[in-house]
Amino acid sequence: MALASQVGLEGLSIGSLSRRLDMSKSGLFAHFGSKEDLQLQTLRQAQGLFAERVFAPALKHAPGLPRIEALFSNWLAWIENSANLPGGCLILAAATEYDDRPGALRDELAAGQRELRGAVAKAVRLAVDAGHLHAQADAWQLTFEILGIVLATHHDRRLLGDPRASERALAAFQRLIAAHQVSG
Amino acid sequence: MALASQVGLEGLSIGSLSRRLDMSKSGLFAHFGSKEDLQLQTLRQAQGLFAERVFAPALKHAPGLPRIEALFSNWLAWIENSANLPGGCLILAAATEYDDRPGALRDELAAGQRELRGAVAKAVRLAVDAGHLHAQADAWQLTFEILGIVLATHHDRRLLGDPRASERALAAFQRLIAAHQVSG
DNA sequence: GCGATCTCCGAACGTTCGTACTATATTTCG
DNA sequence: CGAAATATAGTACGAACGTTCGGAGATCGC
Repeated sequence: MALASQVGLEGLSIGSLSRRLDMSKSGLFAHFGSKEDLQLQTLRQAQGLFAERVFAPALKHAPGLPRIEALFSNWLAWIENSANLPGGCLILAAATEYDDRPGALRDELAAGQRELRGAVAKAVRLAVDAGHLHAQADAWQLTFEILGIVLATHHDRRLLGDPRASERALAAFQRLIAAHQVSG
Repeated sequence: MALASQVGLEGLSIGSLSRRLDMSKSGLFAHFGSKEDLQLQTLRQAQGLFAERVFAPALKHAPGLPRIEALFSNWLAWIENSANLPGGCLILAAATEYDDRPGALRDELAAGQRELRGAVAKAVRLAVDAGHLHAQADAWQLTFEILGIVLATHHDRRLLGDPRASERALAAFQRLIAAHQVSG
């Protein structure tokens, strides 16, 4: 995952990975029947880690605004966390890398993204049910805009190294929530 | 540009490009002294095309809201335009590809993005000066959020094939503008 | 008209790629 | 304990990679 986050899932080669692990190429290769399987398992690992670090902790918060805020906060932390993955979010990188290359990787990625969006939208609906957000709040629209904030943060943080990215992300998120908040 | 948009700037190989152009590898190579130069010129070409298609037409509109709206509309059209570049926006793809790989490509990319952001922020400031937006409107914050909408659209459109992406983008943009609009 | 410049080519280079075989240690299990 | 499964290594392959070189044909400027 660390290597793939730097060079991309496509750039992840068995030779360089084996060198990094002090293994022979064939020894490493034996664990995966093919390069595609290595890529697939790497991607699944990243998606699993995302669920564990971002989603699972948010579920411990009360449904409604608290949970959404925790989710967003964890997500931002995940984006900023370059200690864990030196090359930034592997999933985001793979998304632009494979958005037009049909195959198992794209399918896995799209499925994960659809699941993620569904989960965020569900959290938004729960906030509506809890009376925290207006009944007219469009869960998919809010999900779309939250994703946009995350993507912009990733962009500004990693490519431009803008330290204010998180601050802007938080401001955007709060404005977004306030616009749909009951008695806001 | 077409090939690079599909396989990425790093995946753009001289061999495959020469085959696509019905040229010899060495014949094509002679035009660029190195692969990096080919990548650099491809990126510059894309950035130039972006300026020509997205920015230049917007400048024909009156400063203020009309110009910002034109800018956003052109940008969305650029994102959706898969006829021109079959693999989606080359610049966005390169941004995630090179956000952690130092070198001439990253520098060129970052410079272009900084220039882009500056131009968007300037358009926002002109809207404030024209009295279309509140004086407290933070140009950089608005630029950040507009970029987020564009990125989310690209994501949803290309990876998930969501046909409602543009519609959501427009709604997000209008809500963003309305929130900062005078007498809105 | 003729040298200089430009465009393109074919062949070859060393390297890396993904993958296939075979063989040897190590671990697991009945 | 012995057999079966697992983990790793070694070697080899054909292909593609970026790059270099020498040369053929066209084009242009004096």
